[in-house]
Amino acid sequence: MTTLNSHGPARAAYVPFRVPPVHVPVESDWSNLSEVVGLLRYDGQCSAGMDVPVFRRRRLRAGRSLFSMGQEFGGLYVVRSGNLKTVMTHAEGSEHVISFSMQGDLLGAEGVCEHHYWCESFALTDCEVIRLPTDDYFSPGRTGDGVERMICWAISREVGKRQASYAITRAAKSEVRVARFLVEQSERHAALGYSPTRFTLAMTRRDIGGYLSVTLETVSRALSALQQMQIIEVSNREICIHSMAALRAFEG
Amino acid sequence: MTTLNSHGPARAAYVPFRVPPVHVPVESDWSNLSEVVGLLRYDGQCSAGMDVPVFRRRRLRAGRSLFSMGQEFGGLYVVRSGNLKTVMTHAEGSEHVISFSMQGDLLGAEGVCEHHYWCESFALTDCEVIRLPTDDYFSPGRTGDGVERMICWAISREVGKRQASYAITRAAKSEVRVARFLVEQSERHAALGYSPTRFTLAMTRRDIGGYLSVTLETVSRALSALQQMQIIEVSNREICIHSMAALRAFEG
DNA sequence: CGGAGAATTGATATGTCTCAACACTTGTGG
DNA sequence: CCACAAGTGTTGAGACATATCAATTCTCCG
Repeated sequence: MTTLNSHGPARAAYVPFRVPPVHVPVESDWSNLSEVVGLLRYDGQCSAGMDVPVFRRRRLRAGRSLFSMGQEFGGLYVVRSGNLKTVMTHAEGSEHVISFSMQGDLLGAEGVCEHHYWCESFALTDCEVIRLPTDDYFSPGRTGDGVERMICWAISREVGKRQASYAITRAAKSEVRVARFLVEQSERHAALGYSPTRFTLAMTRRDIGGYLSVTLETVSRALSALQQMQIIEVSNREICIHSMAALRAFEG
Repeated sequence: MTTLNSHGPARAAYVPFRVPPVHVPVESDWSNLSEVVGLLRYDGQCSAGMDVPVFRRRRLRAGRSLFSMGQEFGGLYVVRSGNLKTVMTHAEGSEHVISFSMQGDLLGAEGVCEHHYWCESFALTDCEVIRLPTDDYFSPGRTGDGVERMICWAISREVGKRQASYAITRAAKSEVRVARFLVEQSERHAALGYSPTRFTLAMTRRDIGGYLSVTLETVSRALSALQQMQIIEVSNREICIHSMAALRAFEG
């Protein structure tokens, strides 16, 4: 697999490979705990300071990276708006797409343990993220107000998501993988209140291929095949699901 | 892929599929915090009650399951001894092996968020695990003594491990996957103080195949090929790595 | 010893990758 | 404004790897 030279969206200015992360936010604003709880859809309780704006926001232009592989851990991030992809780049130059993130998703979960980020997150569209400074919340002597648990909960959710994407990624046939990928995207759009049957993909065929471990040509062929079967309709990044039942049941 | 009918080791009594988890430990003993810190190799601080035996141990016979898919979450487990495999079973009956666990590994990390276990863990050999009751440690009002952070750290480590196994699982060619699997096993044995070049696999070819997303025949052929190349020597579950450098560098 | 699963190996079928050509979109600069 | 460059996406043909089916041997345990 050849190295990607662009992580930006199709319709934005070309951004050269491996843009250094922006450390100082261009525009800075603050979020409070209740916004974070809402974004994460946390089902537990936090008892203190729900309205105090203590979480720094960071804006990211399409194509920019939020953090890079090996960079020192500087807290978790919750996506407030926009789309991102997280990739691991190998020595040979091949790239594995670990996840696609949208509103409410957590980024950097492996860093709490490793003290470094293990992968690189790129903005696919202009984004806004909220930083959760884990060190502040796990300091000894601090009285538990539920935030530690929420952070732990969010990281645990990340484990579950990885597991779910395992199943998608490793399905036998490529058309099945693509079908499951579309179901996943549909569900995520639905969870945010958008149409589950009509949406625009934020990523390229190559990115999808990197996520599903197939080539971009195979992704394209699979989409065409699903369209041929009248299950979906595709036009570039625009997806329309004609039969969700058929898409879910699709097993090749 | 056909459903596995045995999750036990080759050399143990045959155990029928889907043994109900043992809820009441046959023999019960208790572990203290310093043992858990040591097993996890936690690099942080815990300030209180290091020697108080508050963590219940559970013994598991080979072939038994620790928890099953969908079962209500009842805490995390740290492996004290033995080997386990964690699988996700799909409706069609296919199985994906999520991970192989040994001493110091964490099990059930996705349950903190989901309130249910999402996969099933089987003992490959007789095992002993230690239960971490997360609810007790994240209760509101509790003063932070570092244990919450350790739990969060351990779950975060799990995210990192999943990511690492991603890379192994998704390498292009099957021989490369098997080579990386062997490197992974070698490193884990080394981390526990055993020989990195001579060890016994706890799992069957079918399990390895389920982990790497290839058939058991392909695993067998890949092992034979690596032996042919003088990189390793194989005899059933016995592995001897002749050239670790060649195994690491192997790219097909 | 017998039975059952584990492991190896071979022949063939099938699916995906690779290489290649081409159409389309978007942003840029003459 | 249009042509151009660069990236995106589609489709085809052939090479290659893995799955599948099948036969055989090995190992362990009762």
